[in-house]
Parts: sequence; structure tokens; C-alpha cells
Amino acid sequence: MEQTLPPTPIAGETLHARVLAQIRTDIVECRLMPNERLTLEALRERYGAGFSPIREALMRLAAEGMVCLEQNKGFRVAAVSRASLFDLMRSRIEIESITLRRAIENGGVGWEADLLAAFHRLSKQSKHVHPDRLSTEWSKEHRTFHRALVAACDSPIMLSIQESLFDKAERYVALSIVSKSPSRNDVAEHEQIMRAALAGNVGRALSLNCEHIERTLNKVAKSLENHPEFSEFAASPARAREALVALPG
Amino acid sequence: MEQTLPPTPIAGETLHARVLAQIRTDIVECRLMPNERLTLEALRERYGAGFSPIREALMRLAAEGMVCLEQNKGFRVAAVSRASLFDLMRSRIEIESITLRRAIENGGVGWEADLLAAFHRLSKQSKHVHPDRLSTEWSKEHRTFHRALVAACDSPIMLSIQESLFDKAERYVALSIVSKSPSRNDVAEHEQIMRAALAGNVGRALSLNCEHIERTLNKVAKSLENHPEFSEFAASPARAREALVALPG
DNA sequence: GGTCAATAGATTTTCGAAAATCTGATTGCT
DNA sequence: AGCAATCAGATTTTCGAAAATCTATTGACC
Repeated sequence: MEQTLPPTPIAGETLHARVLAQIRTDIVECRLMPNERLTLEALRERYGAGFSPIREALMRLAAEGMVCLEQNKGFRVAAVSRASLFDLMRSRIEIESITLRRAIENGGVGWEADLLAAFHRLSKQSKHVHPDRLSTEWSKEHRTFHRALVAACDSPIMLSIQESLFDKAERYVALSIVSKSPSRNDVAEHEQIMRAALAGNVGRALSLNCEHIERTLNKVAKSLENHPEFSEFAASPARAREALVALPG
Repeated sequence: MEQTLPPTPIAGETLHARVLAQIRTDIVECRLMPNERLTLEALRERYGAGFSPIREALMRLAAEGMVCLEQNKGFRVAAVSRASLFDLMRSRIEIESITLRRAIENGGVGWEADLLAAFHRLSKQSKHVHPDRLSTEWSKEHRTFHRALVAACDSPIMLSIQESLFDKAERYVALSIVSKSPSRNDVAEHEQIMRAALAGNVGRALSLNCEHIERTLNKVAKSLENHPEFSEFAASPARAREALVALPG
């Protein structure tokens, strides 16, 4: 099994919190593959912790929908499928349409300034440091930009929902080999959304954001078709497991 | 501490799953009060389980937002406040507007039949068996009705979000003493929503559902004002001090 | 050959003790 | 008195062993 991040011990941080963060990023970045069985013994070895903190972290991830738990049969990384990809992206469009509208309506100077700053940092980050892999820094700035875009929405509930869906979408993006498709002009896309938002043009901002998500959806969906071993998981878990094990790890 | 449901052991059910269900209903029905401290020793006694299954259940509830966890300081029942009540109800309106619209657009005969059946069961249930307390059976049928209303929505993600918000709203309702305010004609309200949905009148169904939620909001908000110990954070005057200390600076 | 029960090994789940951390009170110093 | 350091009790957090459960295989029987 591939090695994980160094244990980076933060003062006062409990073990289950560190393990939670590590497993989550390992799932989002597909170091733990969809539908992969999560044996406690293996996780214990990998993250250097006892059963309790690991199970606690997994229970949280189960509530978030990142792993699934079958009673007395343990945990698995959540499966992926074409259907849930479409559900996910459609839900993102609906949720972000709400948060973005409210952010534009509520946003003050502080929001505008933070958004401009986030865009600037994103635009200066190169997307691929390795040609077949997304840059970690870019992903971070990308997330920060989308967070800044809706930060002025005054609903903590809607924002947390958006964040959770964003995580799941990122996993699908990580699964698709991004560089193979013609590279999008990401900077321009994000800039257009931002300009519409700053101009207070709700309709335009929403439709640009919708197209932004749909473009990602199309890319990932196409990539998923080329890897049928992923699109079948939900249907027959038993065979999927075998297929996964056969994959080059 | 008040006694809880009998342990009703279901075959093959793990302990943490049973404890999770019990704690959740105890929170929703306010047998565990908002902001109440949840010491492991007390929970261990109350639910008859060891530390592990209880902590695992609490971690899930923390992810759901039903309890909150402060590192090395343990768990508390999630606090209530006027602000989060409004956020919650507004979010419900937004989410249910989406699920209800999609249910009406997708719904077939099966959906219509199930909805009519759910309404009938609800209409035959008396709301209060005890004058100052909601009937458990009514709550169950009420939830089933609202679930049936949107069951034809084809997005598992949106449905699970709606369910989660419904739980949280129910806790606020349980907190307010329902019988004191003039009793609403609940049956008629639900019937109107259902008829609009069955007639395929999206606009009318959505606005009726919105008003339905807003009426609940007004009732609960008013009740919250009469109990100032709740309106900010605390569960009881005795705990107000505790809560003050726990407030983030 | 095929079906079913028994069994052994692996894995999950649960438990309670031990370690780490927090809280509140007390002590000693300026 | 005011304030910081110290200490004891309470609580959370973590650990690994023990119990419960599942899975795959073997062997008996039809």
C-alpha cells in the first residue's frame, strides 16, 4: 500500500481527528480506490493508530457518505457509478445556484476583496506539475476560490452542504485522468464567473457556474466510460472487488 | 436521567447501530436537551454499552450536526438558537422546493398511490394523545407523509439532505410546547399540498409547502422567545453558566 | 456429482484498563 | 489581596485483548 502523508502532529489534535483528515484526503485523491475494502488491520498499520480512533474516523466518513458500512462486514470506500456522478453534479448545480445567488445578494466589500484575492492566487498556480496528475496546490486554491465565491451566503447549512458535495465531486475528478482531454481554459472560466458575481449579475453568474460544473461532468463521465470496471460497481459488488484487486496498485 | 426505550435487540444489529438510533431519537425528542453535556460514563450507564460503540455513534451524530465535539472536552447535544432555527427552516424551504418539484415532474401512479395512502394514515392519526405532547405515532406518520410527497424525486442526494434537515426541524418542534398555541388545521394543510402535487401544479404545491414550513417556523420561533434560556444556547438556567463558558470568543 | 453441515481462520465488534488531557481548587509568592 | 504554579480528581482518548460474527473449505451424506 502506498505511503501516506507524514503524521504531522498538531498540538492538541486528537488522533481520530488526524486519521479522519488523512483517510478523507486519501479517498478524495483516490489513493484509496472506490469500493476498496478497508480492513482495520491494514488501516491500523497504515495510519499508525489503534482500532478506536480509526473506527471513529470511519463512522464519520460513513455519515458523510465517503465510505459505506455493512453490519459485521466492515467498511468500504464508497462506490462510484455513472448514476451517482450525474446525481452529484446535478445536486451541485442546484445547491450552488442557491448559495451563489445569496452570496451575490449579501456580499459586501470584504467578500469582493477576498474573492479577487482568491482568484489571483488561483490564476498564478499551474494546474499540472506532473502532466498526468493535478497539482495539490492548484486543487487547494481551486477549492478556496469556489469557497470565496459563495462565502457571503449567510446560511451555514447550505455552505456545509456545498462543501460536502464539492469533496465528492473532487474524488470523481481525481479518478478521471485529467490531462488526456483537451485542456480547458480554466482561468478564463473562473474569471468570467467571478466578474458576473462582482457585477451583481445573478442570472449570468448562475448559468456560467452551471456550465462550469457541466463541463466537469462531461469530462469525468467520458473518462468513466473508458473504465467500465468503475461504472459497474454499484450493480455487482462481488465482481467489482475482484476487478479492483486485479488493477495495478 | 430519564429512562430510555427498552433495548429491543434486532437480529444481526450491531450495538453501535442501536445506540446511534437511540441517541438520535433521544436528541430529536429532547430527552437529551440542547447543549447538554454528554459524558461517556452517563451514556454508558444509560444505554448499556461500552465506550467504543457509544463514541462511534456520537461521531456519526457529530458528522450529522446533531452533537458537537470539542477536542479533548467531549460531546454535547447541538445547541439551538434563533439564528440557526431560521437558517434551518429557510434551507428546508429551498431544498424541499427542489425535491418536490422533481417529484411532481417524475411521479407516476405508484407515487400517487403511496402518497394518498400516507395522507390517509396521517389524517386518521390523532396528533395529541397527551395534551402537552406530540403523539409518537403522529410524528411517524407525519414524517412518512412528507417522505412520500417527494419520494418520486430521483435524487438520492437531495432526498438524504431533506431527511437530515427534517430531523433537525423536528427537534425544534419538540422543544416548543406545541399545544399552547392555537391548533392548526394540519389535516387540511397537508391535504392541500398533496392535491396540488397530484394535480401537477408545481407552483401552487411549492408555495403551499413553503407556507407550511413558515407556519411551523413562526410557532417555534415564538415559543423560543418565551424561553430565553433556549434562544441563545442553553438547555436550562442551571446550564446557562456552562453554556456561557462554552461560547466561542 | 451435488447439497448441506461442521469447522478453522480471518475480521469485525465490543470491552475495560491504561494513558493523556482537562478542570478546579489550593498553595506559595510578590 | 492578586496572581501564577502546582496538584488531585474527573473525563476523554487510546490501546490491545477477548468475544462475536463472517467466509471459505472440508468432508459427510444423499
